[in-house]
Parts: sequence; structure tokens; C-alpha cells
Amino acid sequence: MNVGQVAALAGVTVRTLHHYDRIGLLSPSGRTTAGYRRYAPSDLDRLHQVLVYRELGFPLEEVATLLDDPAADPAEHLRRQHRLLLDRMERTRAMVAAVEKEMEARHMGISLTPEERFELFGDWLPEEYEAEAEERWGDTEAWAQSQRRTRSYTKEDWVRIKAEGEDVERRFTEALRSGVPADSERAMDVAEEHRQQISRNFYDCPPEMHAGLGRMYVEDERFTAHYEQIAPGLAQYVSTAVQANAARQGG
Amino acid sequence: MNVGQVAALAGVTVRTLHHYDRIGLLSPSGRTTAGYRRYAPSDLDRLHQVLVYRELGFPLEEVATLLDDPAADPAEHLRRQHRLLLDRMERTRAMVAAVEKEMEARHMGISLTPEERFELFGDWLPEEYEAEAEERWGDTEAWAQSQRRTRSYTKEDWVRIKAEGEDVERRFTEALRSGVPADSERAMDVAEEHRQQISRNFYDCPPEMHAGLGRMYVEDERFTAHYEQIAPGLAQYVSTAVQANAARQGG
DNA sequence: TGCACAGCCTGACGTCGCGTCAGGGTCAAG
DNA sequence: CTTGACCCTGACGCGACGTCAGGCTGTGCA
Repeated sequence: MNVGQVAALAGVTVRTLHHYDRIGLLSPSGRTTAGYRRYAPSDLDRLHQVLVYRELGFPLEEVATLLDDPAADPAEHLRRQHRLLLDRMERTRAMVAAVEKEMEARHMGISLTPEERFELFGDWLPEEYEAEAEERWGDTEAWAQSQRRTRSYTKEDWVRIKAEGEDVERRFTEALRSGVPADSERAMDVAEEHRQQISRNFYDCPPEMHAGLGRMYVEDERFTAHYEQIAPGLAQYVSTAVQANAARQGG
Repeated sequence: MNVGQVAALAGVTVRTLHHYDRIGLLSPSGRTTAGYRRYAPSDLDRLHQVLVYRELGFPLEEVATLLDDPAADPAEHLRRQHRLLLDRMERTRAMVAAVEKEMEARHMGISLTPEERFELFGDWLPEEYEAEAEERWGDTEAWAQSQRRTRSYTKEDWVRIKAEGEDVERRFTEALRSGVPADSERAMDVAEEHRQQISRNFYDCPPEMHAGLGRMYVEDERFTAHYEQIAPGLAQYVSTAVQANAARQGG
């Protein structure tokens, strides 16, 4: 195969293949008399490995050493790639969760701290941080207030949305107080309205995601506190109702 | 906050913040009399957005236009980031599946075509490809043979592993022929041995992953053909047994 | 009070992984 | 035998920083 064909097959440019040849990462196993690069099947195998490692963020030089390691059989590469991909999955899942948390925080008018927001970036060393935090950045409450002030809301929208939210919370509280079980139809109906309210006012929130929020209400103290402040036991109640409703929707 | 503090918090280098200042992507809202950069809370918010978009692969200039768009409120950024992260999840999931497929192909001695391997890279246009494939790359069987020949196995290991695999397949076939249900204990036990064999000889294969392989046996004609060639109905039988065994393990 | 040392500043050059010409040879179809 | 698609080798450019160099600032402690 010629460069152009390989490039088309692999989804890279010809220039990329030239580059890989130049730096010795992937040299075609043959040339025509005219100097055309000719790629053999084994070259394609190697190119594939290169692209996977590249996608995983390895610098090309390191890819070369990995692939040129005579003690590494193909299965080892596959295992490593598999492991790294699972790592990426986990990282992405965590980022999705973080974005959803932020969305929900906005929804509830809670302000996350900068530390929480940056938690996913860099190799976070909590113990190193904890001690220095106060000294370095002083009064955290001032920060939080500042955060709150700098948020940009259209006043009237905010008022309406807030009223809607409080209405749902009030109905949850009533249900809780009158002893209606959290997985009852009544509670689930309020949960469903909660979900639709989020979808209308903030972001598309399918049942599965709503269930994730429900879990967060009991797992994250910030959100737990918001509900517990309204009525003791409300966090767990809302959490259960929301998850039950999601299960009902799911089938 | 000074640059160093912001850098530590966000997990980037000071140089990166200098760079973002220089290109106008993120200029601190203040300076001390000595010229020190002073970052306000709102600067941190922006930095966070920058890092998320950067992580998602946006060039910095585009990040700037996104963030400077006056018509885009914070919620819109969150929604976009959420969508893009879900896309990435899906892509990663597909790559994991591809690697697992490749591992299993090796396990069974099946050779995937280069097209299959590259399927995930570049925006794959199958219809454009289909027609030209034969003309451009000729006899696919020759390719496949070549692939097979270029694989590097230690002969004796390969013989042993192959014998083990055939043993399990034989026991599956016997179970099928004697009318034992695929979700019976006997069939599941063979499935479990199948799983452990993979784990020993090829790659760590937890029950969940094994279940994924089971699904592939009926969904991918290449693997279906392998089993159907041994005995009609074996592909579905193995698939069911493997998934039943995974369910048994899982709880 | 002085000074050591961590932290900040602004150039300026280097690196990595290519993109993008420029200038010129090759090959299959018509 | 020409036309147009495809190939070659430089060579320069670019994005997103890394990495000094040379010099100013801020602070803990002797």
C-alpha cells in the first residue's frame, strides 16, 4: 500500500506518515524504485499500535520505545492499552459527575468552592493542601460570598425559578411530614416534577441522571445540608423518591 | 491570589498562566504595584472553564471565543461540556470494546482485518470505502493470511494454549449435544473455566468483561462463525452460558 | 537591620507534532 | 503523449507551552 491509501485507511494525513518515517517511529518496510513508500501489513499493525498509544497521550518517542521493546509481546500492549482506557473511562466519568454536580449546585443556588471545581485537574494532593489552605488563601467564607456575588442571573428568571424550586421542596416536605413513604406514588410524582423542572430551567435531565443527583443528595454534605435545613430527614427522603422515580421510568 | 497559588490550585504551571495572559485568554483582573499578577475569584471561574475546554481538545483561541461570547451563559457552557464529555465516554467505551475484541480474537486465533482495527480512527466513511476496497487493496484473503503469518507466538505456548481452548470448546459442545441447558450449572462451570483460561493465558478477564465477550459471540459474525463451525447452535449456547455465569458471579 | 531565599517579572529561545507550501518526479487512463 | 492524481524531499510555520537568563520583590529570622 502507498502512503495515501494507508493514510485514508488509518484516518491520518500523508504528512503524518512522512513524519513518523522521518523520526523512525514507523518506516515502511519497502520502497519502490521511484522512491514511493510501500507499507506492508505488519506496518499497518504497528501504525495501529502507534495511533492507540498516541490517542492515549503518549509522546511519540515513548511510543517508539514501547513498541521497540523486544520483551513486550502484542498481548502486553493490549493489556496496557486496556488498562489505560479504563483509567480514562473513570476520569471521564468523574468529570461528567463534576459537571452534573455543578449544574445541580447552580440549580439549588449553592456555590461550590474553587477547590472543589479544580479537584479533577492535576494530581491533587489533599494533605499537602489542607494545612496551607487557610494560611494561603485566608477567609474561605469571604471567597464563597464573592463567588455568590459574581454570579450572573437575570433577576426575574431567577425569582421565578427559585419559586418553582421552593414549591417542589415544600411538597416534598409535606409528603415527608404526613408520613407518605418516599417510594410511594405521591412522592415519586413530586420527584418527577423536580426532574422536569430541572430539564425545563437548567439542563436536560433524563431519569438516569436524575438518579445520580439523588445519590448525591445524601453523599455530598453540601447538598444534604441544604435539605436537612428545611426538614430533618428530607435529604434521604428526596434522594429515595428521586431514585424510585427513576427506577419507575426506567421500566 | 498570586500566580503560583493559582497554578498550584488548578494543577497547571506558572508558565501556562503567563501564556494565557499573553494571548489574552485569561488576564488576571489586577496587578500589584510591583507588577505581580493578582487573580480574583472570577478569574478562577474562567480558568476552570478554560481547563475543561482545553481538556476536551479545543484550541485556546476557540476557547477564548466560546468564553467571550456574551450570548452564552454559564449554564450553556455546562450543557456543552456535559454533552462533549458524554461523547468522549462513548468513544472511550468503543475503544475499550475494540481492544477487548482484539484480545479475544487473539485468544481464539482469529485475525481481524486492518479495516476493523482502524475503524475507530478518523471519521470513518464506510460507504465510500466499500466500493473501492477490493480495487484498492486487492485480495483480502491474501492480506488476512499475511496477517496470520506475521503474528509472533512462542510455538510451544501456543500449542498448549490452543489445546486448552479446544478442550473447553469440546466440553461446551458435549454439554450442548447432551441437551444440558446453557444456563445450567454444568454449562456455567465450563464458562467459568473459559473465563479463567483467558485470564491465565491472555488478559485479566473479570466476569463483567466476560459477559461482554459472550454478547460479542452472537453479535459479531466472525466469532459466531468460529463456534458454528464446531457445532450448530454453539455460538448462542456459549454466549448464554458465559453471560449466565457472569450473572452468577456478579450476585 | 540586613540578608538569604522563595517567589515574581519579562524576554527569548527550544520542543513536539505535525500543517502547509514549493518545486519537482511518477503513473495510469484516455 | 498529455493530463491529472499521486508521490518525493526540503523548509518554514504554528500552537501550547518548557526552560533558561537576568533581574526585581517580599518575608522570616539572626
